[in-house]
Amino acid sequence: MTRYTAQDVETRWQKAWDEADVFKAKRDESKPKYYVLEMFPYPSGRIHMGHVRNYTMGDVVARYKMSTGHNVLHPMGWDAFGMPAENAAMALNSHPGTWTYQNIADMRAQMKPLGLSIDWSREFATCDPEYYGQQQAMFIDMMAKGLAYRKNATVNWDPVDMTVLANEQVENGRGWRSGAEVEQRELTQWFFKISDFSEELLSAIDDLDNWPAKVKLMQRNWIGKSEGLEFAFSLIDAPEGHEQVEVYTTRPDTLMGASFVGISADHPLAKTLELDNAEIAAFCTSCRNEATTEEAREKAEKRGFDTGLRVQHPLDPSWELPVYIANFILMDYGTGAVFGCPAHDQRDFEFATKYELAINAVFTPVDADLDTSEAYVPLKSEQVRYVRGFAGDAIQTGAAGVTSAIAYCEDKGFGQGVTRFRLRDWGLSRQRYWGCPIPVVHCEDCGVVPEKKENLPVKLPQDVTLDLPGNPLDRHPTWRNCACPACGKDALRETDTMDTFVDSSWYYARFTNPAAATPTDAEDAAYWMNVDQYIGGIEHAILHLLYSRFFARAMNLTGHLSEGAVEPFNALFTQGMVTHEIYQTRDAKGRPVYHLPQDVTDGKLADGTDVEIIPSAKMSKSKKNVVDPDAIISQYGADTARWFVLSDSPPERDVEWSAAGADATFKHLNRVWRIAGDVVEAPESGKGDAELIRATHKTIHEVTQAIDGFAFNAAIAKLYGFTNTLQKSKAGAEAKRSALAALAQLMSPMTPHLSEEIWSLMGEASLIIHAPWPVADEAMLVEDTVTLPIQINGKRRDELKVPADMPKEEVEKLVLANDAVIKALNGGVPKKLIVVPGRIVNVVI
RNA sequence: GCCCGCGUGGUGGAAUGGUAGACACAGGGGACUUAAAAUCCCUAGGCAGGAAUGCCGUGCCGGUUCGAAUCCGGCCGCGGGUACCA
Repeated sequence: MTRYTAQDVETRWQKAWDEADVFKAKRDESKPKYYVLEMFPYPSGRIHMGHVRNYTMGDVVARYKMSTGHNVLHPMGWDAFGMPAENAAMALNSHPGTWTYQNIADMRAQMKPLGLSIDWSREFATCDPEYYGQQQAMFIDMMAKGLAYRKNATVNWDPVDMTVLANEQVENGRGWRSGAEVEQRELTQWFFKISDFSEELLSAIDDLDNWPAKVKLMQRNWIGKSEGLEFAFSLIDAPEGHEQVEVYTTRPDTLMGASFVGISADHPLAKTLELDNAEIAAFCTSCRNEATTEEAREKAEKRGFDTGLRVQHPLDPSWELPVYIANFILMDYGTGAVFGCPAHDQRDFEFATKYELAINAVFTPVDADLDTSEAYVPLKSEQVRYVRGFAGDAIQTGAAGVTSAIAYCEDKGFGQGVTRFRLRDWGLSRQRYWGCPIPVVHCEDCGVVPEKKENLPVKLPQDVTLDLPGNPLDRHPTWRNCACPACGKDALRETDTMDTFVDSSWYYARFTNPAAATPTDAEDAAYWMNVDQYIGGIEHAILHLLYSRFFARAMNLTGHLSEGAVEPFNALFTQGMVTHEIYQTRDAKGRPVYHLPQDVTDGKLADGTDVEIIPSAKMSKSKKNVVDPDAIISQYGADTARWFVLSDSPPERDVEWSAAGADATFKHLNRVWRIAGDVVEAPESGKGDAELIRATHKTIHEVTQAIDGFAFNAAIAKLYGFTNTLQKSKAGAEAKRSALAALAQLMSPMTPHLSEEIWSLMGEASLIIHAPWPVADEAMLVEDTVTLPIQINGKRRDELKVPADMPKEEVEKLVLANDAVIKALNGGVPKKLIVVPGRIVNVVI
């Protein structure tokens, strides 16, 4: 028996798979197809343990499905556009493409030794002109269908770097590089009309049976369907054109509790008022320059400015309410104006307290007094007592109150019930170089004109420098100048590029034929779509997945995907993140500098500098809290790394990275290898064949179930148990050989190389990857006797071994004859005797 | 702030209404060895006890149930998302 040398074994089998071309996916109508996809990586430079975990999970599924007779597609590519490449290019004084393609080469080289069952012939990067050119073709088709349009939106503007900043590049209202105070600037930008699909994207969630409930819930909440009332307040002494202020409310039942009207700083009325009121102008400017992220806005102090204007209350024209401009009201949502009801909204309560506005309760708890120290905000499904209601019963649920109020207002003719969604249109314009150019041209005569499809791709120019502020496309000497596709006159190219979420919204469809001359090939897409199992991080639960669902619909409308593929992912699994502590020091200017875990020992750098330890977060290159798998792979081999990342934690849970135990995994695989050698040389006959055969079938059953249910850690625990059983078994050669064959096969999705090696050691000529998955004999799974725990008042006191099919009455007799029970009863009768057949007995005294 | 999760021995975790701690790591003890490595065996939630055994125990507080880690309500802590990180 030779020693187990992982590197030798793994190289050999990877070569054998390559030579047999086993992972190349071809259309084959004779087998059911199965498309496994893991979310493709951003090529940050090095793979980390989070990648290994993610791709190993996908590989287990892919290999398992191959063994169960499926024709599997398991591709890989690179989400290759994005900001980090521009940052790296600036830092290294090179080109984002150079950095990106080098990273791809490095990461591919790190992934290949893992022995993943990937069809590398389909690999592409989203920054390949062949890919983004097809994306541009779809953009043009979407424009034609009215799915892409332009409108104004604000961006974070760094006045020193003269550039647009991403939200993560804004720290405490300042640019991360320049430290300058960030301004909000309004630009004309491209949008996708995802809001046309709000209802459809919401209702279709109901049919996503194999998606995690939490993801579906998050998407439902994000889309945020609400029923409410839209109506207008009449403005007293209104500036011309502003006689009415339209508001939207989801709580029209609280109308009698209104104490002010709030409008956004971007509301037309505010914009008119600021023209001749410097104070209002200053206030609006300060609101507009507040951070735009939802989080920052919600946490920011609520501020308002009394315009001095008043509106009439619609239910009582003599009642006047003040109009405030407020920093917490968004122009993008609803009408950009609301009425405040401080008694039943915490934010309005704080606002009213601050500006000394009335707080009038509309309803109280049904049988308790109202606590007036805070807003009373019961669930809409809860019954309340209306003390200032105007429609419906005095005691009704909030929901009923809303319905009655809408009906009343519609009847009186001053408002109408409307359905609204929180979901906003998808702004896809980016004022950056390293992204897919938006393929349109601006012509003085023709306006905004799409590029001709035969001129695609509109390629990014290579001769750019990123050392100057702003978008290099804007200042490129020749790239911007072009001929108008419509009239041929001199015109200018659009310099905005697309959000990288666009790139990742359709890559799954491109994998079905990455060489097609159109975005998709109809036959290939029809054969391979949908993705049968999609696997990726929970951090993509909303944006990426929602955008992909939208995009598949848009592709259907533009003829690039069939009706059946509008929900592209049949099943979704969200794996947890691999987290690690973050090690930070600060540079001379006080800005954070991050350090790799491998460079930190006992809280110090090699030169003795103390590092600040920030609690664990998901591994990310930008925080440098990443652990490179190379050390484990070179020390123990890919099978150890694969088994190890799957073994100890449930796949959906986050794991704090620790290498403790990798050594033990390697020992275990060595043990399996030794057992394999012993089994092959085992004597012909022995003792306990029946037990081993039974254990083999039980393990086949349990491991198969665990893999089907994504419980890879549980599958591995069962395999440990079975390995122990096999090692201790004194059974004869035949039983042992079939046990070993099952072990090798059941392990093969996790440790494919070792399994192939054992398979060949056993004299099998074909590859284990081609062997059909073992099937358990149902008859072997039935247990003859069961052990029933006996509980007395819910506490376990004894146990009872009985035939599995013993009738309840017989069990009851045995229980009453049990010593512990007799002792506890002390001559009395039990109050209750609960027998759950096959599970448990509980005697209540 | 809001939305969604998670919390079990020294550690990773198992059990999703029915014997809490499977399987593994680290630890302790032993066998083999001149010795070490490797391997194998035993042990192992806490407290009390020589043991049998008893009591306590799944972040905290309360509830539902014959029975709760699991279901419900409230709190605490941690993580993800929050529309320009990907």
